[in-house]
Amino acid sequence: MDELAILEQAKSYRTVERGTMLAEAGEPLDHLSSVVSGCATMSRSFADGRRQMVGLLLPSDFIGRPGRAVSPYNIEAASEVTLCRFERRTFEQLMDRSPNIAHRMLVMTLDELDAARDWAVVLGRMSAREKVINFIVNLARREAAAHDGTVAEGPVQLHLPLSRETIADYLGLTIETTSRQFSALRRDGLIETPSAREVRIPDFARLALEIDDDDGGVIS
Amino acid sequence: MDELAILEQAKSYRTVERGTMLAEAGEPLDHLSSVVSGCATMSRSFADGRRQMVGLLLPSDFIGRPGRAVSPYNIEAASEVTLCRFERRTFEQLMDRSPNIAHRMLVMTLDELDAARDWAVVLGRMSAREKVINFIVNLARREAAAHDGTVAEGPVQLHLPLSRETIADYLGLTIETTSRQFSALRRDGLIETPSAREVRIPDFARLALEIDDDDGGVIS
DNA sequence: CGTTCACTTGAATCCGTTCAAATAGGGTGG
DNA sequence: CCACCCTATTTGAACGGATTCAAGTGAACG
Repeated sequence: MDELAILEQAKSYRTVERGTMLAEAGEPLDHLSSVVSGCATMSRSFADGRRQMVGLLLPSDFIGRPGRAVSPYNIEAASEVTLCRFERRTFEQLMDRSPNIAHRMLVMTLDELDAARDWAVVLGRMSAREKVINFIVNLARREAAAHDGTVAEGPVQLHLPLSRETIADYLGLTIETTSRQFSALRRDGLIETPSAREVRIPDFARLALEIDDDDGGVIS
Repeated sequence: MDELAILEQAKSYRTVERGTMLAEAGEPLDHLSSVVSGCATMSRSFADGRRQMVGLLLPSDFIGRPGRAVSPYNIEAASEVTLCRFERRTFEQLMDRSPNIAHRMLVMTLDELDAARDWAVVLGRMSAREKVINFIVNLARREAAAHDGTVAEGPVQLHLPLSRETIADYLGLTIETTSRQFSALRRDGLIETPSAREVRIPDFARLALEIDDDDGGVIS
């Protein structure tokens, strides 16, 4: 039997409500899954309360790693989340038998590695304003990619899956600074906020230009 | 013929002097290699001059990714570096034929992914002092791991493979702040600096405690 | 209509940066 | 071997962006 067909058969779906811990740092995680809908966060906390997200998990993203029982990060549902799950052992056995699946896992992991390193650049060298713009722009791009192709150059509207506090922990900022940056972007006419969780971007290209242009843009 | 034996045969060594660019961001990289000795840095630069390292490459670390011709980062020899190289195409063909090698690559990539995410936590949430301590402690641990096992709890001496400026770009700080933190640690008796490139740690456990203890330590 | 919780805004403070100058160390040529 | 130079590092002082602490606003819900 074809391995992909077996995978198809072994999968199960699970929907959890917002706030559910899908993994605790240091604790075993016996399912591998991919996000079908919703948004989850991956983070690490310090004993003194500081917290840093290391990734956002959006539809098509993978949770858990084959060959590793323990999750080094907390994974929490930031909204209602539906997962497509595989028992870890089953998945690992299939992977051992199918070079195809193993290869797909490597490609996926390499992509995550690039994303994690790009994230380090954002955290290490961007100003608060740039971080917030980068967050909004990437979310819009990610959402567009999920549907068809590129982001419209005109007005774009998007729903924020995270609270201000969670955005702050994602961007390595405080909640107040994050909020002030949203306000500043609003004053500058770069965004509108119909509600705290909705962002309308009148001119996407202009917003993206703030981080992609020659004065501060990332090379290559 | 056994794949590892073929790999053994396909490898070649190359030594480059300090400052050599091993890869340019956005440019093709037609060799995969592992660091035999020396130290290289992986970084991305902004058009305005800001730079952020996303990783240090020390002996046993791998450079380049199978299946990806282009390096997203600049890779530069921070000291004289000796590499053990494989032509990318050759390596990829071997990987396709050997689940063993493919599996090793996946494990390695997962380790790098953890390291990159941990790095994001350091950049996003640690103070300048914590970043510098973290740098020194990890370097000592890494060096100890290369030899036998754990770091001696007593005095430890180590050579810094990076200049202050490079350390600053690694830690997401300025050179001045980095230097001031070294001075502060010296004043506090946590380190001694026989020369700018040498650090002596009189009491390793005490230094490590500054970032691992209950007031600010990372949980799990 | 009042309560609650998330978000926003204000003011003061602090940490890290910036700009500037001093010091130290390493290598070179005399 | 010494004087000099060049560069890396350190230190000082002023500044600024992000944080902290505190109060205010607003929307959702009972």
